Amino acid sequence: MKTEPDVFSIYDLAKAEKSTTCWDGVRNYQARNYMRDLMKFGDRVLVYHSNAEPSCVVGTATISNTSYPDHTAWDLKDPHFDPKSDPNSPRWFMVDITLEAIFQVPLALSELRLIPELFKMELLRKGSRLSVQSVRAEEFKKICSLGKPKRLNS
DNA sequence: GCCAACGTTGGC
DNA sequence: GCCAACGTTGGC
Repeated sequence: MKTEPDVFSIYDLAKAEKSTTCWDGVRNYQARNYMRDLMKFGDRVLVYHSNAEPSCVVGTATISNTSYPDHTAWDLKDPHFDPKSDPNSPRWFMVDITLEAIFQVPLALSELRLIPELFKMELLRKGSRLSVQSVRAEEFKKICSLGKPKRLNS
C-alpha cells in the first residue's frame, strides 16, 4: 500500500494510537476492490513511501479491520470528498492497518529493480500507479529478508 | 518541472 | 460504445 510520507508516513503510523490507522482516501476502483473484496483480517501488507526521496518500501503492516465505507467521501471539508458517493450506497471503502515492523534498511525502487526475484513485481512495472497492489508471497518474503524488519514489540 | 502511463468524463 | 480531452500519479 502506497502513501506519501509528506501526508502520512510509516512514522506517523508508529505514533498513532495502537499503531493503527484507517486507510481512507483511496479513490480508485481497482484499489478499492482489492480492499473491499480481497483483504482479510491478518493479511500482511508492505508499506511504501511514494513521491519520496527516494521512494522506498519502508515496512510491513497487517489488516486489522476488514473493509467498511470510507466516510471521508461524505465530508465536504475532506480533500477526498466525493459528491457522487451516496451514504445509502457507499462507493468507497477502506480497511484498517496496524504497523507490524519498520525496515532497518528502507528499500529504494532503484535497489529493488536489481533483484532478479522481483523483476515481475507490480510495483516495479513502468507506469505502475495503483496505490493498493497485490504482492506475491515470494516477493513479500524476499523484500522482508532484505529490509531487516524491526518488530515493534519484541 | 517534465512527461509517460493511466483513469475519468462527456460529446457524439 | 468510441474516443478525444482532460486530470492524476509518481518516477526521474
